[in-house]
Amino acid sequence: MSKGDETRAAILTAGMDVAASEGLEALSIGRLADRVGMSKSGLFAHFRSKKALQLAVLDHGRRAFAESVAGPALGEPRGEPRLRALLDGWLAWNWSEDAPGGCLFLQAAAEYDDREGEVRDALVRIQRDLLDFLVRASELCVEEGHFRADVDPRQFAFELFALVMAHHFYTRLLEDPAAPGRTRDGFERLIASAH
Amino acid sequence: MSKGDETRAAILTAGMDVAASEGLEALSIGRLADRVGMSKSGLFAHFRSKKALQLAVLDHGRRAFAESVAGPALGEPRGEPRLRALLDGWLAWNWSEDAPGGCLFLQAAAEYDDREGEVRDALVRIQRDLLDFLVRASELCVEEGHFRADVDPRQFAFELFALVMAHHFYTRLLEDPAAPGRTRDGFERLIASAH
DNA sequence: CCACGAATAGCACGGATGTGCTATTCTGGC
DNA sequence: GCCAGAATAGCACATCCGTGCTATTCGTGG
Repeated sequence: MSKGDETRAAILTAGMDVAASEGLEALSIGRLADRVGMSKSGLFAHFRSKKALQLAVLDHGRRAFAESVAGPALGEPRGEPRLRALLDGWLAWNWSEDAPGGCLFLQAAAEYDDREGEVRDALVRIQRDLLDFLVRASELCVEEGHFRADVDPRQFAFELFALVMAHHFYTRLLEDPAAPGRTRDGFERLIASAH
Repeated sequence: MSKGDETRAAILTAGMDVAASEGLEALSIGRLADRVGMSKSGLFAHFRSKKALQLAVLDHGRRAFAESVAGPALGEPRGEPRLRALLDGWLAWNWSEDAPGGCLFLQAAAEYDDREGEVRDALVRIQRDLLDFLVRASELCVEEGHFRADVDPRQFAFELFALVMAHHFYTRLLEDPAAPGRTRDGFERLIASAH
């Protein structure tokens, strides 16, 4: 990896942190440059507009999520075990020491749910892909016989996503230590109703 | 109501719209002044800092929610009917023509979940109050005998809140027309498991 | 090791921001 | 209808923003 690629990666990693806690729109080139210890124009030269930086940060986040959540889950046997691994990884993603601002995508979702443009489009694509992945994982539970045949995978994915969103909210804003337990209890109830 | 109070109310209503779609932090005094048709310093004089404006917008939103969601629900008989009315009002609040940016509080929650200061503190207080209201409404379902006695109202409120968050996300970002149906299906499943 | 291209820094610009201060206009009680 | 005080506007200032342009330093293939 060349020098340029290294600093670019460092920028994107720092950018993810800032964007996750302050928002993709508030992510300013000058402050980000200070944070990684370089000049504003030096950083700017890597991306040639703010929008390109935002898109790059989003894509970097997508890769990070795939690597630390989706990947490990795919290592588990399809069906319920995989679903459980997915939840574990996801909750850790929402709240871990190397994710200072929580989930970048939930932050961005709130920010761009009423905006237009390329950044929103990219975000929607990422979220749809994630949802499809969730739906597929739920489908496999039916196919493997872990869930009843009449369980609707899209409905299941919706409710699972809901629990993860609430987990994020309860832990990060309300700082409720009971949140992980509530999330898991809800998950067990959800699973039980699909058996 | 004096002239000053009138314009103040107009400012706060417009401020709610802007804040709900672009965020409380991106809510700029100059653009808000343009929107309500007055000068920047004229508007600024009403609040004496940006923070005060943000706090006032939050409080205005709290009142609006109480009036258009909590109030009508309290008109329904306690227990399950009130809970259903609460959900109806809440979903309408998340997506109605006079709420262009969706829920101000969900927007603000994402924005301030990793920030410090008075605005965050005020937001947390509002959200806790809302949650308490939800918990109380669930408790009443137990007390009225609509729910089993061993149902945990806090867990129930958590899962209901989760569904509403997912509803907001699915409708506003993903623009999924199936979202209200999914939310209600989830709600019915949640209710059924409490019977 | 050297040269060339990539990587970074310096500087300038127009515009927007929050916030003071002063002046003007308007409104409501007498 | 006047007049005190509230409401609003005008202007200035320092600061930050994104983005160009130019110069300089650095990494790297030959």
